[in-house]
Amino acid sequence: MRNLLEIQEQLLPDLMNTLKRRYSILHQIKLSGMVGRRTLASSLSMTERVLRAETDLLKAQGLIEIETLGMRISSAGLCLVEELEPVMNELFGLVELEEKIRQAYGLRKVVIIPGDSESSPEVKRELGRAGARTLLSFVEDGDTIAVTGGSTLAEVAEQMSSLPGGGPLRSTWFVPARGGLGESMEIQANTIASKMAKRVGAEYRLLHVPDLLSEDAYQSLVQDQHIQEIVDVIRRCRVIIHGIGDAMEMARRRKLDEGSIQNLQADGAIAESFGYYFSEEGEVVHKMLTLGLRLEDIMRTETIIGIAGGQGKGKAIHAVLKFGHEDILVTDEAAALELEKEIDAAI
Amino acid sequence: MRNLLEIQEQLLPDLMNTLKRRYSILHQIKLSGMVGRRTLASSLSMTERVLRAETDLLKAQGLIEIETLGMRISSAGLCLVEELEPVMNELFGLVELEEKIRQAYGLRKVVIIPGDSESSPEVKRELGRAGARTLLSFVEDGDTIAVTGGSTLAEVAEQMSSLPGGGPLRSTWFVPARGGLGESMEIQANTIASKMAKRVGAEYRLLHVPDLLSEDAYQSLVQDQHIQEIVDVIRRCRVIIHGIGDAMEMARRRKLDEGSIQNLQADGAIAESFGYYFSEEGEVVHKMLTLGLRLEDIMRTETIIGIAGGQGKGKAIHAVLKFGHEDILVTDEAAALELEKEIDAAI
DNA sequence: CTCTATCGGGCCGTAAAATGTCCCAGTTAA
DNA sequence: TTAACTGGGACATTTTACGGCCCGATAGAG
Repeated sequence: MRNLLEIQEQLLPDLMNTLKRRYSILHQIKLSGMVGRRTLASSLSMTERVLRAETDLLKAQGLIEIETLGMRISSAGLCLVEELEPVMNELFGLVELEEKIRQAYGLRKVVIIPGDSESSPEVKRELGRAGARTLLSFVEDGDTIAVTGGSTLAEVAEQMSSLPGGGPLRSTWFVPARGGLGESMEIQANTIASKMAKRVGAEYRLLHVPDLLSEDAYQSLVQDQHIQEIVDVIRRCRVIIHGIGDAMEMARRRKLDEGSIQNLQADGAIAESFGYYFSEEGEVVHKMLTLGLRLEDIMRTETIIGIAGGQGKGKAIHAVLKFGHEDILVTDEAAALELEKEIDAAI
Repeated sequence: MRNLLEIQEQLLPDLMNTLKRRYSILHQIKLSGMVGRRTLASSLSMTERVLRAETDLLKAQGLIEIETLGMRISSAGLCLVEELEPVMNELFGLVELEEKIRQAYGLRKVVIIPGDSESSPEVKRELGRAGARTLLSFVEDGDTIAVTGGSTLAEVAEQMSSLPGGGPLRSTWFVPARGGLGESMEIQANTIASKMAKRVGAEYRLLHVPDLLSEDAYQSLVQDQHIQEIVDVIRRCRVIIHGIGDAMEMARRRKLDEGSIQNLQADGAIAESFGYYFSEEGEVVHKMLTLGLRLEDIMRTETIIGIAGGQGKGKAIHAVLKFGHEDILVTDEAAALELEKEIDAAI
């Protein structure tokens, strides 16, 4: 059975926030010994009135004692804080880890969900939900959103049914970031883009490019007017959401020949994302021959959301983050812990 | 460490209510299969609009699926209900037991707090809190409230600091139900009445009657005008809150002589309350010689709140409830389970 | 086919709660 | 004494919750 708190959080989405808030207050009162409302409010950076509502409740629950010279934790409150301490450390652990990773790679936001999506389908689903929520929180109507393929992105699309993102996004466009890359149908960028669009009532356009293009075919496709049109749309996207893969695994999945794989390995390719292969240091060491977003488009895109989870993805995520153009990272605990190792090793 | 649930009930009492509500909804949807909003609202006796807010949230959480022909629980929702079932039974368990006891003895309200107040001081404190909360919820300004002695009532008084019972009760009177009964100072009715009054900003009057009155002394006290005055006030009380004791224990505590104790035992005295001794069938088999509430006063009092806890009190509580003039019972889980045995045995 | 009952969802005015921001009387320490 | 605190009361304003109604869609009965 999963953690009771995680189960409850499905029914009470703001349970964690409230729990955290009240615990922090109680904890702070414990540390301060005897403290007044205003002092406490400023040290917790809350407004006086909000704090007051909470302390009234804590008092009604008998967890604190309020006297004329301030508030003090009661024995019941002390007992509760001590019992809750390990639980809260575990919970806040991820929050702190989020902040650590955010700082280390200079990201705008990091979201970590508990668990390992590699070993548990439920966690993978949660990762998808978190990705969907995050994506929608950054999208405004009228945006163009480029998405890549991959099983994680497929899960994001799956979980995207009318989350609390407000009204329908009627003039929003979902497009694949790059052409077809030899994935199975369900996890192709095209499929995912169209699914996402349908889920939130948005529009979509597809880019059908055969896999394993010859140079000649590529050149002629580039000239094609219809293709140019959609590629232009893709390049003007405001948001990118993309998965992150292990380089070798992706190469094998795309059925590259043995020679190319050895080349990649020689070049130190660790990670793959939007058709580019990255080295441990975040340098692009190889790229797929297909249409869509180019590096310069990626660099100037306003919001880039990377999403990947599982312990084995740690190094790959690190490599892509080193590339330095990510804004948001959505991952799971297992991968985040690997990232933490990389960060600590770099010091 | 205590159960996480108990901790949450202390820190998040409001959220636990919504947890129960949402669980009930989800559970009902599960049972109903495919059900419409209005149908569901009436079967849960909620207004349509409130239910809607909840189902919107459940949908956003992916726990139910909403289609044109109704709502259905999703696989995630089903999974959650199953995982939460034992937890919720624990939460709801006492509610059902409350109702069972309420019906069995024809009471107006039953409050059961988890645990055994006999073996845990924390539970005893909680029992006091519950008693205080219950008492205040039935009191209106202007009432006269008669209280008895006993350690449980002392705890009620202790926990009565300005609970959310609204404004101060300036014209409310707290009085002892009967004269001093040979208890130690802290748990005497007089002490408790005055403490309660001070806690909620009410008035109080005391009744000082020495223990172990001789018949002569009793007769002269009855004639005393000051005493008559306060006794009149006591007899006009609108609310009584009283503890319930084991007959033999009380007799010993009051230092009755061996003969009286054997008499009590011969008469089948099981319980004691407001100076009266009750048999298993709820008949009064003996009474203390002191002033204050008489049986006829008790019978016409509007609201009588009995409070007692601990496994050993089960039979005593049963006896007093059989007496048939209780309205409210506040007890703990251990005593309630004993009561349940009595109820089941009576069938 | 039509009719009817029921579905989810949109909408709106009001009631209630949450919140920010004061002030006040009391207490303590200097 | 003063100055700096305290908790609690009060109030205007914003935000949210709520009740109640209507609407088009849809499925099943006839």
